[in-house]
Amino acid sequence: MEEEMDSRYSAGELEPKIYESWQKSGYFAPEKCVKDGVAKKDAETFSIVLPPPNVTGVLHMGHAAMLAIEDILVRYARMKGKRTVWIPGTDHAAIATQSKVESEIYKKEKKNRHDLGREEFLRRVEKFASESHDTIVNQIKRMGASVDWTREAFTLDEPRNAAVKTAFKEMYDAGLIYRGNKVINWDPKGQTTVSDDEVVHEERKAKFYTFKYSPDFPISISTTRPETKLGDTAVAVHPDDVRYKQYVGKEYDVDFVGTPLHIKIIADTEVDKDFGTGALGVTPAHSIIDWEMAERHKLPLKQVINEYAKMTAGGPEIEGKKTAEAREIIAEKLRAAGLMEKEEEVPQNISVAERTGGIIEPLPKLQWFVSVNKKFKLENSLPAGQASKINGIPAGSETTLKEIMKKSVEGGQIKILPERFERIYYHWIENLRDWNISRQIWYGHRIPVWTKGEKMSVGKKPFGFGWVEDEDTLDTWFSSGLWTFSTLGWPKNTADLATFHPTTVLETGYDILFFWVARMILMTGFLLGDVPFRTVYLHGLVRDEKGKKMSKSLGNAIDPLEMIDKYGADATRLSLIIGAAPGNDMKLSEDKIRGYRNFTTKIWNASRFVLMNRPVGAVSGKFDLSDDEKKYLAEFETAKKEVETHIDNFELHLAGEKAYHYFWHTFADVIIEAEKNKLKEGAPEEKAAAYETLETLLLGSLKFLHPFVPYVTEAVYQKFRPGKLLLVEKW
RNA sequence: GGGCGGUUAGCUCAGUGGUAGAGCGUUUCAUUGACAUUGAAAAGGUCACAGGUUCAAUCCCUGUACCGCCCACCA
Repeated sequence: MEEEMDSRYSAGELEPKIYESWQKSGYFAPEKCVKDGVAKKDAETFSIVLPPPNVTGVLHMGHAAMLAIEDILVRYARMKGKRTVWIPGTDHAAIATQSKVESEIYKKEKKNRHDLGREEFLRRVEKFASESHDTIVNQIKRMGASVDWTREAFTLDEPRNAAVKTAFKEMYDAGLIYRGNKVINWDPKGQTTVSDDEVVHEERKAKFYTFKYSPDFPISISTTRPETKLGDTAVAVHPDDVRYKQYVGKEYDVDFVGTPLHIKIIADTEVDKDFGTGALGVTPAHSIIDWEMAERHKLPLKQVINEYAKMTAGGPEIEGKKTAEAREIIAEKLRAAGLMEKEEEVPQNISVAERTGGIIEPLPKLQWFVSVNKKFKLENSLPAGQASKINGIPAGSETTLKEIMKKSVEGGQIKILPERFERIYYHWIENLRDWNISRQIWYGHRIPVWTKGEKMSVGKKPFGFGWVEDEDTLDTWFSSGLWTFSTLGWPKNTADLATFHPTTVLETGYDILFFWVARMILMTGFLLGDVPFRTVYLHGLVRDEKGKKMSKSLGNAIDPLEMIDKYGADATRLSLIIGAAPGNDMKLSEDKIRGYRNFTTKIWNASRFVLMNRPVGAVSGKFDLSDDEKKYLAEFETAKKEVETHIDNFELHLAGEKAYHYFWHTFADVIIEAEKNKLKEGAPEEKAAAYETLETLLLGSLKFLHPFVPYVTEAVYQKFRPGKLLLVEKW
């Protein structure tokens, strides 16, 4: 006897039970699928890593969209009989997590991390990260994500640390990681360096001052930051600029508001003749561009600002003052001395640290870098006997990390969807500078370098006393870059690595194309001589009804858990899929989710109707299908084929819509209605034929709907096929 | 400054070289029926604008306008 079905589908009650039954079945893991014949031993593989959510809090709608998309791909692959694995994990997100905990501690206890000390502070961060991790895992489950929990990883756990150390050593040995004193992006608020990609620009109004250093200096310069001029060692002009040609090569000793400066006039093509006075005061210590110019011209470097964005030069009136205050003082002195020629209000882009909001202060610092332009032989870093598998980088040839990133996509081994992002990706590579990978924060992988006097050991702490570990930690993206293979056991030569790498798809938001996707390609190319994945599928950002980015602080964020509680995970998933073309931002409203909740009810009730008309006992005798019924079955095949093609093409929005439309407006509205009378008043053979048709169409539809709305389809399926799981039924 | 995307029904968005599609909303009708979280029907669009290619353009090309995003050292 079948169980009764209520007229309402109660997602809240059933979903957690269904998830548990899936998990208990073990079918999220490929081994179990092979063991039970769901997938053949030598079946094609489908592997995907979950972009690990940061352990900084809770999941938002962007995560929900990501989980929905990936779960559709994964469930589809599994039902198709592929050996399917989806690896979950979380990201320690070094700076993001540390700054979050720091600000919480400061709010509550008015203490900073130095008050607590490294050990105690890390204990606190780890506690926070672990709580956050549990919340996230729970949310991933609520979404119905069929990830293989037996393979869960954390970017900061032991196996991943081993991978990081190995990767670092390989790159160091290849000469790609070096330590250098360069001008970098310093975040005075977070007290750490950040990479170019972690700097965002905010437009603000600024004063643009034009003045001379001193009355006896021949050239006027312009700047928005007069206080940095205390660190000037040159003035640069364009070589073709007739106004200044006569001065090039000359050197001047000037008195700049009480501070002596030695200024050389240099010619450099980087200077724009038409901007400002056409002459640029060169501050090698406090501008990355000026620093590069200083390198070219062998100019001395003079630091006048410290790590707290306070002045270290300029005499007693200025020293120790914040840069903004110093700016005012100097401007006033210039006015008083009659040297100020012009002051204008201009819009200016200032650089801000993405995570902390601190205003970036370029400073010269000794840091670790990854060289993206240095040539090396790929084979030297690969395991013995292995050669480059990257198209366009022949075995044994010299290459660079930039080239690896470029060729991996150019050679067609990685397809980026939507395609337009390929060009954006190339453009980013062209402009890439060496990657600053050391951070002065405490939470993260420690730089695996130990020193003892002049001696240095990389990758491993040597035996013996007196070795000092590098104080810094690694950029979080260094470990994320290893994610597709560090999760599969690398640097060990595991079966997982051999079976599932390169992964099939990498699905993530287009906003981390550079941060993450590019770095994975870099790391994988260098360490494995291969690509990390075949297809990159980029989804858009989830925005609110007005198109604004959802954020907690704006109060416009829709909480996925709240929506799941209210309308069910299936409805939430569908609302994030349909109408969301790849790479395009989408607007989400509660109304939309509610609409799809109605669809889950429709599935439930249509199934209930079919079940209610199930013949009692076995159908005896033969029956033929009517012409209409044959037509329905043929139409179904077409619809199914369309859904399939759309999924194969990563057009999930179209696949979802097709499935939705077929079920509601063809199966329920047309076919059920047409068969109703037969079921009620037809002859026994007609009844049997009608039921048979409906059940076939229903169960078939449940299959192609399953990846999109896994819970309700599973719930219904088990009414018809008790003891079976739709999760692993043949597509 | 460079690049990219968008402009399609009241709203949110798909889509296609050959009489324009969905969801929501609106209007009318139906209904003790699997489902009111319903069904049937209807209204509603010179597919931003201007040129061009074509037998045929909403779709391809060029340009313009507005909106949005990304990148960039204009000090």
